[in-house]
Amino acid sequence: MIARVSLEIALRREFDYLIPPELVGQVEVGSRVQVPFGARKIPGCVTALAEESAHANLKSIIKVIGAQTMVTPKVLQLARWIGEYYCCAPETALKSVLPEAVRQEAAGWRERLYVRLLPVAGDPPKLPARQQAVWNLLQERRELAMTELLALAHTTAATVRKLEDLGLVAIAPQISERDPYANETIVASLPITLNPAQAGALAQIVTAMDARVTPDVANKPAGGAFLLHGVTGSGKTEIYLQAIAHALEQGRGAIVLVPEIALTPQTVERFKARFSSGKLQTLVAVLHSHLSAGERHDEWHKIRQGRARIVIGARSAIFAPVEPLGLVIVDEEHEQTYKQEEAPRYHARDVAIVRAQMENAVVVLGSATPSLESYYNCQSGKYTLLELPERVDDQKMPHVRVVDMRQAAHAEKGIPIFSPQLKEAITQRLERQEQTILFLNRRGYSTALQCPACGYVAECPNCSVSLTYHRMEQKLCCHICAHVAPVPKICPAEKCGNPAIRFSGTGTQKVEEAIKKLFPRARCHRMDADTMKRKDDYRRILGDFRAGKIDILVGTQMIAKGLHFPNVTLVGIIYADSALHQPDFRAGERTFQLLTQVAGRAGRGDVEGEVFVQAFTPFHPAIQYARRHDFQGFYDQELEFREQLKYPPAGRVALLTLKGRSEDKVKFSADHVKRELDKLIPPPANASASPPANAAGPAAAFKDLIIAGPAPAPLLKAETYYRYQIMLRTRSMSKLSHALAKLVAGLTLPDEVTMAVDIDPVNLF
DNA sequence: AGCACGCCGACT
DNA sequence: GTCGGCGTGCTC
Repeated sequence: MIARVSLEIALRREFDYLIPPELVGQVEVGSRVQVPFGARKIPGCVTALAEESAHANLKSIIKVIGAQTMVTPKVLQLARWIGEYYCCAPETALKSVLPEAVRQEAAGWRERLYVRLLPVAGDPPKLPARQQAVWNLLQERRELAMTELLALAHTTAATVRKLEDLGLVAIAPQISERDPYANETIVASLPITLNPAQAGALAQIVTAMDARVTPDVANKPAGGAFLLHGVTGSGKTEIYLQAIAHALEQGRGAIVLVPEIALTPQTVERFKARFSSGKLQTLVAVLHSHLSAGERHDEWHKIRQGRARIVIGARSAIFAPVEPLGLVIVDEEHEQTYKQEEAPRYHARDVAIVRAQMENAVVVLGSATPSLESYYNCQSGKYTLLELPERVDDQKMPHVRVVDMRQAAHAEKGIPIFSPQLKEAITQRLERQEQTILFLNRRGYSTALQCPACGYVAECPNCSVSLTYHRMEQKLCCHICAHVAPVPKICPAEKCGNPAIRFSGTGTQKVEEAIKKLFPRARCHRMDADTMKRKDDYRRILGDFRAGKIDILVGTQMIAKGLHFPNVTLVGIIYADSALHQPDFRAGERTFQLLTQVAGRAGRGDVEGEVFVQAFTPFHPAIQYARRHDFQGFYDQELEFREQLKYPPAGRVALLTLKGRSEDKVKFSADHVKRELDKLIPPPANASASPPANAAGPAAAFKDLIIAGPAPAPLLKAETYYRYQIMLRTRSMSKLSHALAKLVAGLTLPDEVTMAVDIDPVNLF
């Protein structure tokens, strides 16, 4: 028997090995193995079994890694698709399918001593009080970890050893699973009655699931993908829970993807609570980056062994070995965190669609502000749109007021942080003892340090950005590479030395300071990456806020999502258009989403919420449609713009980024790549009089390919590397992916220049 | 990815 | 005459 093995080095090809007699039966498709490769020993994954090989003199597999097949055939198929579509080596795709903690196997299982009650013949024995207490506890619980038993019985190991000597208990090491949520108390919950809109949406999802319960590979029904569009508080989670329950009833499992930041204990708790008891009882495994290697190992094996049929996790949880898979949920599907920013550069939402298609499962994408891509897919009939137009609690949408900051700036002869209107609104909330959230997507004190005399600006030596001044730490920091520099007392420019250096631009630290000056008695807290250094900071501050110990919460991105506090009646967005004028075709979409999400934080109690949006371009459509809570309106006008320029969803984008320490070499390489790409485009029509140079050329040509660049990346230099980009636009991405794979394979770049291919990029920097 | 083989310049 | 530069090719 021969095994075809994909090695963990990006060679883009597989190798055949003999299965030695002692490993026959252990080596299957999906097994991880160690094989000799030249003089080295390398881990790999078996992708196929065969009777014979085109190669003579095969070497033998050294050993099998791990007790179980790690990569299920379904996941293997998915990895292959990722390699092809995202234009990366299949080995790179395969590698990312298993968590590091599972691949390394270093974490392994944790063993602990367990005490188990042994059966006694006849009457219960008479025991000293201490021993009796231990015995009673064990009667109740049958089996307990030694450490827990000692804590409960307030005794020492000697007492338990006495019982062991008497033959009443057995003490033995046993595998003990690490539970990352052991400290949470789970209170079982029951399904909630749905309102008509929710019930209608669920019914459609359930119908689609029923149509897919038997795997009819030859005749897959269409329409297994849904976009659940519902405003904040419209009850999407309850639909997820009931749809998952239906999957369990069908004997299938579910994967729930959430953006990393949403993986708070409360979210996890809600899923665990529903499935912790009853006839659909199952374990809920959790996968995200804040788990220890050991926890991740245990959670993954719970899934692999089929004990956990529900997985909730970030991006990479889409590869969880749930089998059979009935349902995939992608909550907040518009979130950027679903895109992996290193190879393989996959988008978990799109992978979810493909995986579900492969395994006859149903996908539900949920969002209050769907991505243009997903909404477009509904209009074209690829997905089914499910609308939840109302909040379940009958709450009104908050009242959004847009404040023209140009007027405020004119009145104050400078750029103020607070308009008079927002100042007044905050004063009111403080008087009424209601809470306020102030949002600014920029941390630090000021965005730049500038000399008014000579124009000098403190810049990062490694990146093409100015350094941000952090007042607390008295440091200048680069937000790209984390470079730290001291704050100069005088202008460091030669022949200047001006002592009056000025700080310009506003960050969250300055907002917090301004609040403390304006409202000295208000209790104000700041929440951004700088104040969230410790693991429980997030929980603590939100706990204090919920408890009413904080009046005003100032923060970045991280306060925009998912949190709901009934006493928050005011949300202030300090500079709504700060992200609007960036060189990114999605700038408007992001701003619309952010404003809508932040605005959703206001007014969830019995008092109507109020939102102040401060902007220098108050009539920008992203701001105006967000003000009116008009997603459809925003979508229509934004789509028109995207169609004109053939940007997604009207076209597909691939971004090539060349990167290296020498700007000249990078630029030169980019020009070279561009010339290679030009060969993909058919020659102009008037050249068709001459016969085609070769048959392959015009046949492989793209009629609709648009090549833009090479151009310096918006951030020319980042972390000491210069970057140049080429943007490609086409209607058929799979065709372009293939062409790019070929190009990459035949391309030779100079030393110290690398090229990254990003299919469907989300980040253009 | 790593490592060997291989064919041309400056040195013990 | 050798030591070493890194270009090309191979690893089941």
